[in-house]
Amino acid sequence: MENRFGRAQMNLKELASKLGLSPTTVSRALNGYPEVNEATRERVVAAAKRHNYRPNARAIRLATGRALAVGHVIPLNTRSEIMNPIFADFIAGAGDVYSRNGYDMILSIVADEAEEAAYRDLMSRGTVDGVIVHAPKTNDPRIRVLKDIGLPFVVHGRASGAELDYNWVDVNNRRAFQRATEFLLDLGHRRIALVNGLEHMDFAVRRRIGYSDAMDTKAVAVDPALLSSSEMTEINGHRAAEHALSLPEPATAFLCASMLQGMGVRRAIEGRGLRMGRDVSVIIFDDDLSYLRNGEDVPIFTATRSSVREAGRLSAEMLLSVIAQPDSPPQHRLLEAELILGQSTGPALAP
Amino acid sequence: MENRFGRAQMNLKELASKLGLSPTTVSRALNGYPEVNEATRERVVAAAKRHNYRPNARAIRLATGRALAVGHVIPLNTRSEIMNPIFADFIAGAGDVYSRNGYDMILSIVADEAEEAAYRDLMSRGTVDGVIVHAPKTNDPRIRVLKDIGLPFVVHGRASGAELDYNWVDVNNRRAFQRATEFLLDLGHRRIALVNGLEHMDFAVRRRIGYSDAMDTKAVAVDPALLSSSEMTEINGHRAAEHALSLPEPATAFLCASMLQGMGVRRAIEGRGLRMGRDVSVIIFDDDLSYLRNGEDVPIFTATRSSVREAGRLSAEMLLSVIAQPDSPPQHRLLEAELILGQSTGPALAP
DNA sequence: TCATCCACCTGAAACGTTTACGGAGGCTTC
DNA sequence: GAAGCCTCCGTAAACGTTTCAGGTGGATGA
Repeated sequence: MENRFGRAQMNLKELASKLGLSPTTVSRALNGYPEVNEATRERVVAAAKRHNYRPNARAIRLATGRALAVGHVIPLNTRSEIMNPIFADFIAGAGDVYSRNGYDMILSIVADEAEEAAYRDLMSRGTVDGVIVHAPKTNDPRIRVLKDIGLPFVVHGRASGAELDYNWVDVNNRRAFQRATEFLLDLGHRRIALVNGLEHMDFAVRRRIGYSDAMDTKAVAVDPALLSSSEMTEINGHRAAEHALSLPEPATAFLCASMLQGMGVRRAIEGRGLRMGRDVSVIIFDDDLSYLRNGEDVPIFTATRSSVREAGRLSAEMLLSVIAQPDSPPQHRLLEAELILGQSTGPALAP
Repeated sequence: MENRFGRAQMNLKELASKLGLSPTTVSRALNGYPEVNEATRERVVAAAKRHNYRPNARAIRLATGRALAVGHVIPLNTRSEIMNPIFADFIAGAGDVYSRNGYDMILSIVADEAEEAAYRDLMSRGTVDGVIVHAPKTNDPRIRVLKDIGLPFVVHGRASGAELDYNWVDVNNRRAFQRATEFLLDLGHRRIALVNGLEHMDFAVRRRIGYSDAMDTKAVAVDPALLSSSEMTEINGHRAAEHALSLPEPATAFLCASMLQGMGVRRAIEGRGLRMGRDVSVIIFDDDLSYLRNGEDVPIFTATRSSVREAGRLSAEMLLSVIAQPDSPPQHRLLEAELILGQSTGPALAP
């Protein structure tokens, strides 16, 4: 094959003939097999470099029967909830691992009703060796599908209610929100509003449970008027806070599922002439996104923090290990979020 | 090949023998070649469906010499400026086009000093048929590299100073900022602060030019104290506004390169007890991101808007057409941003 | 001295498609 | 009735690797 400039792409056979060796030996030399003389190996490696030889990926894939690629299937229609800010950072973490291991990362944007077909396709056409499942819902059907077709996968998050065991990497959302709630309770807050994500998402459910567990333990009644659940946008955060602050017994503290919601809450607080951290406390869940930093040297928001980029890295590593040993028992990795102190929390004011 | 359940993957040869036909005919029938009887074609298609046959992508790629994939190379180290919120939406738009055309989208996360090597690799190993270049800098060296190695590409944005012609899709950033500035000038504003992105990025330069062009035309002097340039984060927006509002002659209007900066500016305004849209005007550039909406029914910020998702779609289409006809002359697509009126602008107050 | 073994290398098949080339049979055309 | 054409299909080579099954020559051991 030639590129448009007529320079022929060097291939195995040609390189071998230049060296006066068989393709077999050259291949083995380059791939580090033992049955080749050290001297000839060096000769081969040098020649490969000199002639700028790169093995053709398409041929390797066909010959080995491996795709050397992993897939990330992104549902499209589900408005924003997945194609969300999280995603870019997760991908960055995972992609780093892939390229370090010679794997390609394939992104499939797919209408969400076609997601199952997409998995089957990726599998049977042999485009990928495994996939990462994003944004699991409670009782997510994709897990069964993937088990059925035998495509290795790792879930970022968990799908409670799934009867099957599977590989996952997740943050301990319940515990994070429990701790954050306890912290606010310790500061004397009782009217704590939860500004949650959409509660058909698994992580949102766990967060609410963590919140109410903490409230229950301290025997503080959960007021449904203080609970909200919506897409994690600035506007929704603002709206939720407007509501919670206008109650007869207004909220004195907020627990937000995302940075963006937290920004909306802050706007509502300041819009009322109050000051965050003094009049009203706020804790957010901070995914440590590269372009949405929680302050610089000193954090603005008190937050439970867990890097989604790191989660991407871990998920990718787990997936590669599953691909290497498909019959190993399911792996789990539960990450603990750290509670970091910012300027957005303070003791509850005497009423 | 068998999957882990022992079900053999159907392949061409087997399907052909089941049908009593040659692989050639079956292949032709499935790929819509004319030299096959309509009746047998139907028979083949039916059998393919019945036996759940999917052609092996690896074999197709090797046989045809095409990768059926396009690459997006994302520089990693450049702190945040690229792995930015824009990215997810752009990818969503592009990926949609790819999957509709049977192409895979490959993401390469690569340390930015290794980017050139990454392109060479993608090319010579045959993993992709073309690439999209993201976030061009002024006089971006990548363009020369890609021309050299003969890999089809489309740039999202432009790299001024490049002496070569190349394919690009870009927003008319200069014009958008010129119009926005004119609009503020028409409202009577004279102290207009520009909260720009990092000015080694091409788009940021163009935006500044648009801004100063408008100022010059109206013979309003550009005060360097009102210009700032930094990563497009909320915090930087806040900082820039704090500064511009604390000048002896404070800014009465802001022009922000991004939504996040705009949010920071708003926070600074409201933090001073002023009201956005009445006391201080703000215009942002709105990339129409799916998770960072500018209000819902009625926009919050007055903005110059251009959907980055749409840009992704157009870039992808252009790239596929370039791949199909590599020797066609370079294509350009300049998108005009629309100026939409929100609640963040109003007439300048009498001093 | 001869069988055995080891280190190193080769030939050829395989992976699952596409596609250049060819060929058989029926139909037109004169 | 033969030449030519068209329709439909098959054979086999290609794509560029990996890898199985050997093979050669020299060293080793009895």
